[in-house]
Amino acid sequence: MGITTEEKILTAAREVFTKKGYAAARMQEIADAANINKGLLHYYFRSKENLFRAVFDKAFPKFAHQINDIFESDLPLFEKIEAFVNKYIDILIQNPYLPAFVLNELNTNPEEFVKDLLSRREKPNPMKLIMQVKMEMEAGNIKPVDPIHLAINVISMSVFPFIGRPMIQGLFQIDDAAYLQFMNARKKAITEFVINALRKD
Amino acid sequence: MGITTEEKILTAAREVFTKKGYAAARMQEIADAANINKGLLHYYFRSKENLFRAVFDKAFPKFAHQINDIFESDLPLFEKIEAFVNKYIDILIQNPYLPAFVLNELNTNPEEFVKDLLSRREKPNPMKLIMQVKMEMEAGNIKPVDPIHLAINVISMSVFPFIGRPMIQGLFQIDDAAYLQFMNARKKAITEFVINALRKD
DNA sequence: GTCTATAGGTAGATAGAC
DNA sequence: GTCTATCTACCTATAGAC
Repeated sequence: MGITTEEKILTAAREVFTKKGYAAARMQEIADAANINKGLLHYYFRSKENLFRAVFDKAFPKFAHQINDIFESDLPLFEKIEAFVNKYIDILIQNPYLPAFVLNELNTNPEEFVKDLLSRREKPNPMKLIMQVKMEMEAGNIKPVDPIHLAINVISMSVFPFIGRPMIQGLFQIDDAAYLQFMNARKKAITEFVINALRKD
Repeated sequence: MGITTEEKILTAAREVFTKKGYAAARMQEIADAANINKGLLHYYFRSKENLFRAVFDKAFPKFAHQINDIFESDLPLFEKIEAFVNKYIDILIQNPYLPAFVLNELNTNPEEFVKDLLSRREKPNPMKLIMQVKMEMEAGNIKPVDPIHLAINVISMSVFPFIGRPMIQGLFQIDDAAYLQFMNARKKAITEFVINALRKD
C-alpha cells in the first residue's frame, strides 16, 4: 500500500487540529477521519500532544525553508517582495490550516511555543530583507519607511485573510468558490500596494 | 460593594477565555481567578457557553459602535483612514484579548459564529468607506486600487500584530515594555504607508 | 447568595485478543 | 499492526446545606 497508516493519521490529525484547534480536537474524531481505530493513534503517537507535535514538525520546516529561500535570494527589492507575497500566499492556499494552527498554539502557551519555534534550525528570518530595505532607503531609492513596520505590514496583509477568512467572507459576501480566486488576486493587490507605497516618483 | 460577583465573574472569564480559548478554558480556573466558588458560575450563568456569550456580548457592541462612528463620519478619505487606524489600535491596546477571542471562535464554529455576528444590530460595516474610496478613485484623486483589498489591507495591518504578538516579539526581539510603544508607533506607520500607496503626485 | 459534595458524561490512554 | 473493551481522570453541571 502506497499510503501508510501513519500518513493517514497525520493527514487526518492535521485536518482536525486545524478545524478545531488543539483543545477542541478529539482523538476519536481524528481516528474517524483517518478511518482507523482510536487505539491506533496511541500505538503510533503515544499521546495527543505527541501527535500534534508530529503534525506541526512535518509542516513547519518546509514552510520556513521556502520563505527563507526568497529572503536570502539576490532579487531586487520590489521583485523580492513580489516573490515573497506570491510564495507566502501560495503556501497558505495549499495549507490553509497553518495560520490557525500556529495562532492557536501562540495563544495557549506563547512563550514556550515561540521559544521552541525560534530555537529551530530552519525558521523564517526576515533580517536580510530588512537590511535590503535599509540600504535602498539610505541610497534614496525608496521613500523613507521603518523596515520592521514594512515587514510586518507585508506579512499581515498576506496572512490575516486566511485567519479571518470566515469573517471576511461574511462581511464582503464572498462564497467559498470565489475565495480562492480572491486570494490569488490578492497577490497582485498586495504587491502593487506595497510598491506604490515605497516607489519614489 | 461597588463590584458585584457577576462583574467579578465576567472579568475573570474574559481573562481565562482569552488566554486559553473556549475549549481549553476551565470553569474551575475562572472561579479561581474570580476568587469565588465554581458553583456560583453556574448560579449566575447556568453553563459555560452562556458565560462565554455574556463575555462576548458585553465587549462586541462597544467595539462595533466606535468603529462605525468613524466609517460613517464625513471625514475626508485620508483623515478617515487615519482616524480608523488610530481608533482600532487604541481599542485593541485596551482590549488585547479581543482578537484572539474572536479568532478562536471563528475557527471552532465559523459559519454559526459569523452568522450570529452579522445578524447583530450593531456590527462593523465598512461599506461607506469602500464607497468613498470608489468615488475618490473615479474622481482621479487617488491611485487606482480595489477598495475591498484596500479595506482588508488596513484591517490586516492593524489587527495582525495583536494576534501574532508573541511571534513578532520573538522574531524582532521586542520586550513586553516596548510593545505598547511599538503598537502606538504603528498607528503612524500604517497611516503613512497607506497614504503613500494611494496619493497621486 | 454562597458554599461543599457529587452526579453524569466524555476524553485520553491502556490492555489484551486476534 | 489493528481491533474492541475498559480504565482513569477530569470537567460541566446539579443538589442541597447554610
